[in-house]
Amino acid sequence: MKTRPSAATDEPIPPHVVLGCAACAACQPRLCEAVARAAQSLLQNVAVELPQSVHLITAKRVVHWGEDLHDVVPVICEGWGASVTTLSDGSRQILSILLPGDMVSMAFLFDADAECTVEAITDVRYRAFSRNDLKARLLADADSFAKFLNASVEEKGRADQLIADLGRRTAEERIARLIFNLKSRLRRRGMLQTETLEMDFPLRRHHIADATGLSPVHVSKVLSTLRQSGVVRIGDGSLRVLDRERLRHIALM
Amino acid sequence: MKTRPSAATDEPIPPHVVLGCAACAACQPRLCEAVARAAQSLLQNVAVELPQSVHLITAKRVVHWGEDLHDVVPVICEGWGASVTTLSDGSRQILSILLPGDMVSMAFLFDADAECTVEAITDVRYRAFSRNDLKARLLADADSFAKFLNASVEEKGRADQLIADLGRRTAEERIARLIFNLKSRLRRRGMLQTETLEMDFPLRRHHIADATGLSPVHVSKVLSTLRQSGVVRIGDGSLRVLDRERLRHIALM
DNA sequence: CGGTGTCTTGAATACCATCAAGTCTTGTGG
DNA sequence: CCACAAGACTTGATGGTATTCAAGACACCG
Repeated sequence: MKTRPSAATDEPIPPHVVLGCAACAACQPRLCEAVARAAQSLLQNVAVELPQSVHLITAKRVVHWGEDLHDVVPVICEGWGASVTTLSDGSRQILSILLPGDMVSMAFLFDADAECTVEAITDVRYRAFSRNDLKARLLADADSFAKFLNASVEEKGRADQLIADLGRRTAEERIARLIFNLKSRLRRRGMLQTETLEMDFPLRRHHIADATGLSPVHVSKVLSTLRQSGVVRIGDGSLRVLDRERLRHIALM
Repeated sequence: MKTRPSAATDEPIPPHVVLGCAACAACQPRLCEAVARAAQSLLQNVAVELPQSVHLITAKRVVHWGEDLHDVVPVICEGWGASVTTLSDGSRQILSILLPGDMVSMAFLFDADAECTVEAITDVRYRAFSRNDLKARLLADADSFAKFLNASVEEKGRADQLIADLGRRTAEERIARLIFNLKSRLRRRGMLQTETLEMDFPLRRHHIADATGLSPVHVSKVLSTLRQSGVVRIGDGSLRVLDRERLRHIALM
């Protein structure tokens, strides 16, 4: 299931094309659905779905939120993204891989001046909520609010995990953990073939390198050993876990 | 200004000893004060200060929050702490240095099952709010709520910075940045002597190592070069920045 | 006074980065 | 259809950064 770059770049999608997030099968945390429900109970209006707020980013494109776009809270509907920081020397660090259903960053909800740059790994469809709108709705619906706060805590938890990984673990461990974590997150979203343990895997070597704090060449070497020892099969935009126990053992999980 | 281990260990302090956080000069973010104000306007009762909720942890002691203590939100009143994760192989990673005025972790506010282990670097005095109590008060006072959310966003921001540091920067850069960041945070709290650029610095070599993902011996070597090149003077529980510009240059800030 | 804990410094080693050459694929234009 | 260029990946050689091991200095304390 390959995603090809399309011609459109970050344009609003016509309302009739949008399905609404209640129909978004990939949206496991169902943040959009929660907001839709909140709007419903608040306004007694089922039709409020903010369809004009869905946007596309084509693969490899980088979007910087902040300044102009600072009153918007983006939630990924489809595709893979990466929250990235670029250092002064030009090297990059991926803070988080963004999967369907993820809020790009909790900071947008709480902080009007939040900044964040995201790279689209595949084509990405995302929903941009108006910040003030969303806040008002969440404050009116404690249940939806709790969902967003949980997502926030989870985001921080994964950040803390990554800190421990980068600070104290070897290259093989970091990469195995990245794969293992992505597998878990995709499974929760129903995006993992549970019998074959196969999943979409659009990450290039340099993405893995930027996510694990390694060089692309070393990532390549580590993946070679993982492949040769029969732990995973990786290629063609998909990844298959062949030896689940061994992977878990290497990932220390 | 050295902090010496006292005999008491994590015991409630008698109410008459407690000053209340409005008097806590170090509390720059004034979270406690915000809560006190919220309680005041909510209950029309100036005396509500929860004095029985202030506790002491003696230096080097480790406290694990979770399970039994899971309905409590701790805020540091005095002393330095460290939020720590211990890996399966026994190595440690410091996620965050906790200074007076810091909430130990935002997760406690939002997630009833949050876990977190904290090591007291010096003797630490902290205030333990009842979670449900605090939440009720914050929901009633939007202003205080905003303060806590800001603290949450800042906490996440520092975590992201640390990820980039551990993933992509050299030992010297990491240590210089740690010092620089601590200096900034202490300055905001009025805990930095602004003329001499001197500050309390109770971190041992192994604390710096655990915070930067390095080994204690290498920390020692890097600090030697920083000392010999006249950037900082460090010892006796305090640190003095001798060459502010050079430090900032090394820290890339 | 020996014991313990912290720090320092040097030497040997491990891990990973960088450099470089080569393969394979993909896309482009002749 | 083929030649060519560009990009992604692989693999080996070399070197740098940080770890580990080890020994010694120093302060503190019972």
